[in-house]
Amino acid sequence: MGALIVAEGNGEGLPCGSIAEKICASDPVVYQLVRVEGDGRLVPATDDELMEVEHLLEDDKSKLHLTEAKELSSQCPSNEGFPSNMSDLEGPEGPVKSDNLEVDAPTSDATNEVKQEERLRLKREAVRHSPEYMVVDGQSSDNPKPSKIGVNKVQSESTSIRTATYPICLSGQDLFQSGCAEPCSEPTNDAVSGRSSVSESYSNKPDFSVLKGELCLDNLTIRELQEVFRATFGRQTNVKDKLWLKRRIAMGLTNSCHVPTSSFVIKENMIVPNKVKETPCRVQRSMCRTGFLTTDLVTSSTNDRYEHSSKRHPNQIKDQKALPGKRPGKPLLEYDTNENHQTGQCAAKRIRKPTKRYIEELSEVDIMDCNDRLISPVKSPGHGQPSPKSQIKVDRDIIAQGNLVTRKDSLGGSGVRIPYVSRVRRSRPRKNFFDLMNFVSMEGDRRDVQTSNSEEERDQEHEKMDHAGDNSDANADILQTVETGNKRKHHRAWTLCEVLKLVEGVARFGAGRWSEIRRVSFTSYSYRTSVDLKDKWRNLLRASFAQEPTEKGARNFRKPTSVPIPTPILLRVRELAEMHSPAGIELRPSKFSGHDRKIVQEKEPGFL
DNA sequence: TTTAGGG
DNA sequence: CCCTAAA
Repeated sequence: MGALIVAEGNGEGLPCGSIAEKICASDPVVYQLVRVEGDGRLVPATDDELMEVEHLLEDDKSKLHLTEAKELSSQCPSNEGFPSNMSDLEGPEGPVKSDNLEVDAPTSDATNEVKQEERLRLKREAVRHSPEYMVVDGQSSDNPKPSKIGVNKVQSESTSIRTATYPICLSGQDLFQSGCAEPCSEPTNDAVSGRSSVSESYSNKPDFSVLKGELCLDNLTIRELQEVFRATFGRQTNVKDKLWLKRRIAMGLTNSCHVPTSSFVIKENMIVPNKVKETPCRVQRSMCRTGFLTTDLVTSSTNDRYEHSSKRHPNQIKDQKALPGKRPGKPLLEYDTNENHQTGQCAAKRIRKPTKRYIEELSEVDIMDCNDRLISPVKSPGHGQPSPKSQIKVDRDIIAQGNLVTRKDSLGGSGVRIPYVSRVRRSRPRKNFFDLMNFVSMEGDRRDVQTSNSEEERDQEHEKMDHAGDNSDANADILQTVETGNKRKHHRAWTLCEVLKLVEGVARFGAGRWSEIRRVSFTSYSYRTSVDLKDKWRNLLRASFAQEPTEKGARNFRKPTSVPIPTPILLRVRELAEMHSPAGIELRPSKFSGHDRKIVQEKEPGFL
């Protein structure tokens, strides 16, 4: 039999949704079954052909879908979202669109209107030029007609013609609209057509007829190419790179890696330079189209379904008889017409963006881990931390903990899980930190975070106070009061920064000169009295000595509650302490590193 | 007031 | 941190 074309159309575009999920009854689509004659003409399918086609559907899930669709249709209130675009996308511009989808998806009304007009124009033209061809006319939703076989007159208004060429078709049912890309994944892309959905519904089996005869890939739309690809390789592809598809298909069909870059025709598994230009190709194309609806982007969601059922049947290819001949004159379908006009340019355009393929391929992945992405801003910029490893870890954490994005804190071995957000470093503290620190080893820790936060808080407080006017001391007092009022004595956690200053001060002025130190190093921390400094120093000493034996360890975490003090600091504290102690003088030489010694020596004179 | 030390 | 004694 000749290729069959199912044309379906409706006035207002198709609802979009994932298969059978977003079907709206209000938007019936009429499918017409036509046959492509050898010369390219379209002829209404005969009953026999119809039966044949229906036969194809027999084992199909599509039937299920049909039913579902019908059922669902009644409860699908929201087809408002997509339809208009979809209808606009399909039709003549369908293929083109599909290629440029990302861009075009949300077309403006104006654009849509233009397209509408264009479509109508083409339609009329088509009719005029090839009256005997079948023109499929979509029915507007308010006037749904069951599809019938036969030539429909083109209706002048509002109806859009959709020449969805698909071999399998049922008589006018709205069911075919079923498959649209999942909104989430690629709404716009698939919006390109209800057709695609149709094809998806029915394309459980690749249409191998596509492969028979001469195959001119050049003129195929991406969807067609994808279909051919499927027929060739038995698997679905989302790739939208025409070039890639063509080459792939050509290679597959010819079993050769040598695929000319110029246009060619594949004939009997051989690559033949494409001398025959437009016409034959078009014929081929129409032929191809008969094999499938121009498939829109196949979404991953639907892929699975096809995957298993789409095996290649080599025999079928042979069985098919070639469709020779050409199609004369004007195209029957506006789709074709449009193709004619646009294919060239469009091809260029489409080819121009090969990168899209990668985008697409990526998008597959993206779609898959769409959810993950939602909850893992982790990857994003922020702290350029995670190595691949840690990334994996993160993901695992995510999985393990649901949506909570956490990260096992690497520091202190506490294994505490910390929400990522909390680890976002605020720039200032870090800066200070580094300014004051010579060592980098202790960057980013839990403590650091704590420190940072508290410090920042403080700073903010200061700022507030300052802005509030008056003097900062008074404000500090106020702050204290407030804190006191909180029943929490004047307690201020020592920040790393403060500790550093303290140590530095001690080094400079010697232990005991607290007031000096305070005056010099803690001007900005009015709440720290010399007594505080002394106390803190005492604590530091204690900590440093206590920790000494254990040393080498990254940090002192004897007291998780208090701000842990980086070992290097403790070391230095100890050195200073020894220095100031009578015995310290002796110990010093052996213990000090050059770095420390230098510092020590600096102050030493002053103190001793 | 500042230090030093105990609580 | 607080308190206090001593300087």
